[in-house]
Amino acid sequence: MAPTDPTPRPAPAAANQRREDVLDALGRRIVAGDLPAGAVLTLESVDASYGVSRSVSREAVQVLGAMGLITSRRRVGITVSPRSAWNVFDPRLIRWRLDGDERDEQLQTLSELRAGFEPAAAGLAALRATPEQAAAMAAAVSDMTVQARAQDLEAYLEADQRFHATMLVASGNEMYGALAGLVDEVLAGRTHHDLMPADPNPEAIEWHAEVARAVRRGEPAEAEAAMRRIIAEAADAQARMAAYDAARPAPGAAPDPETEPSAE
Amino acid sequence: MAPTDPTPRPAPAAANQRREDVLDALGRRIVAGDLPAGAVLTLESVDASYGVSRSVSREAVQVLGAMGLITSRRRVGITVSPRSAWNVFDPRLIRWRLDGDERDEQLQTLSELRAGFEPAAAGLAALRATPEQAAAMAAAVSDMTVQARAQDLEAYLEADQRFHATMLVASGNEMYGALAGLVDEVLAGRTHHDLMPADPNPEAIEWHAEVARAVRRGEPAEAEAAMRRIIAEAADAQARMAAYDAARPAPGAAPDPETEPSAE
DNA sequence: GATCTTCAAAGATCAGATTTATTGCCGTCC
DNA sequence: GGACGGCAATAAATCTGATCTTTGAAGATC
Repeated sequence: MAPTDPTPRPAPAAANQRREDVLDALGRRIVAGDLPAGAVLTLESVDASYGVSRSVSREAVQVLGAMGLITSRRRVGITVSPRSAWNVFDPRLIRWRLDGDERDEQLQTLSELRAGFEPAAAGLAALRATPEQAAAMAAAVSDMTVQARAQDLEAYLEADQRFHATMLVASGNEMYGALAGLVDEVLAGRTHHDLMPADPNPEAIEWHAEVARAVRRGEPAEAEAAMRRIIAEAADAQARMAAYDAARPAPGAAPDPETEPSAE
Repeated sequence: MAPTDPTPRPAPAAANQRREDVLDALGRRIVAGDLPAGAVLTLESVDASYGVSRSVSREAVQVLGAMGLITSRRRVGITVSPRSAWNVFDPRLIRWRLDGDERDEQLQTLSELRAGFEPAAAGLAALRATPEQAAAMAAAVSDMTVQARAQDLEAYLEADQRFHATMLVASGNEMYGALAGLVDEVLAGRTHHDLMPADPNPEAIEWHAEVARAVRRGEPAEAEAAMRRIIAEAADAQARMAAYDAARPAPGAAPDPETEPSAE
């Protein structure tokens, strides 16, 4: 984000810089498969190749161990663990995978997960949301409508994310609330991957409104059903857009403005 | 330095003993609320109170930071983070909460979560399970039937856990698969907390069989519906047992055998 | 009273030494 | 020939003391 950012600010969180760097680099290498399961390193090789002291490399390795990416054994070294041992819900790990080659697979995985839990969370929200939360959801829907009309996809995305995050927190279950970041990623991925029509489906927005209404009125079954429709529509729209994109030159590398028809 | 320790074997998994001890102790204190959000410690106080060197306390703190339990800032020290910042999906954190005073709340939270995702996972499993996985699910159901008849709750629990874990892995979505441990805890908590009737509901077992059948035949809607019934029945049975238990002396502390009627 | 400067506290990092558990190897014994 | 037991090398785990860097707050300046 903001690649050409000349921020004079010393960055918001540059606390333990080196450890973070090493952690990030190692984590991404593992996630990318550059260090496959079973690969072995030594602490010495780590601090040598990153030019840091043992303290730093050690702490990075500890955190990777806590995430389940590696195990460390005496006399053997640091062994990369099989994927089945990974804490796939760790936000850092999710980010690494979204930034890497596995982006599409990870988004697919997250979408499927979302399909499972969001309707249930909507049902709970209908039972537990405070009036303020219900109002915030309604406000988010209103913003979605406005931004859809303005064809401002970014602003639409923001409102959409706000809607879902508010709903998840309103479920009163902290674990659903903790999944808000994950839904953010799914929604953002859809928008930024050309898997979203230029003007969002009005029906989809109406269903969001329906969820907000059901939450306000305390009708769990209705909230759940409407959320289920939202998910189904999203999957459907995504499939349609993917088919549409597949029939045209890949927009990934150099999006030639000439080939873009109208929506933008 | 093994003062009065005659242990012949050095324990199966005593890798980084000290770090793990400090991590565990600190984590549990935070989870228990002994160190509330906003509380501040210094590294020095940590290694002083646990009698370890800076390296050890520092690494423990790093891991806690990665879990979102604390943040560390220069000149300030180590600050306990509010619960909203915690990585509530971290297995270690879940275990701490299950072992502490919050056990019931955590189980409730996990149960709600499970209600959301398990039906969806069952649907996916119906689309993706290998014949071996489908067979394993059927075998687990068969074991459940046998153990229910034998009134062996522990063995029943094991088969039940095996059924759900297999189904989650068979969903083909690694994030669902990673939730198997969580479901294990929910099921175990139910059994070990006297929230489970001495002989399991035959209907519940039949629904498990239905899921297994639907998975084998590749019928997602049926699998999902049957799983939904399982969840609903579990919630129902649990509520009934809780009401039943509430009407009798708490079995927690000293289970007086006299007051136990028949089922055991 | 607001801004600037200085200082000290506390983590971050480094570096060297020491301890301890593992593992592969080798020799011995059955 | 294979199993058991001791040996030594190895790499992590831990300790320790020192230095660097950031930053909150007290004090000085206007």
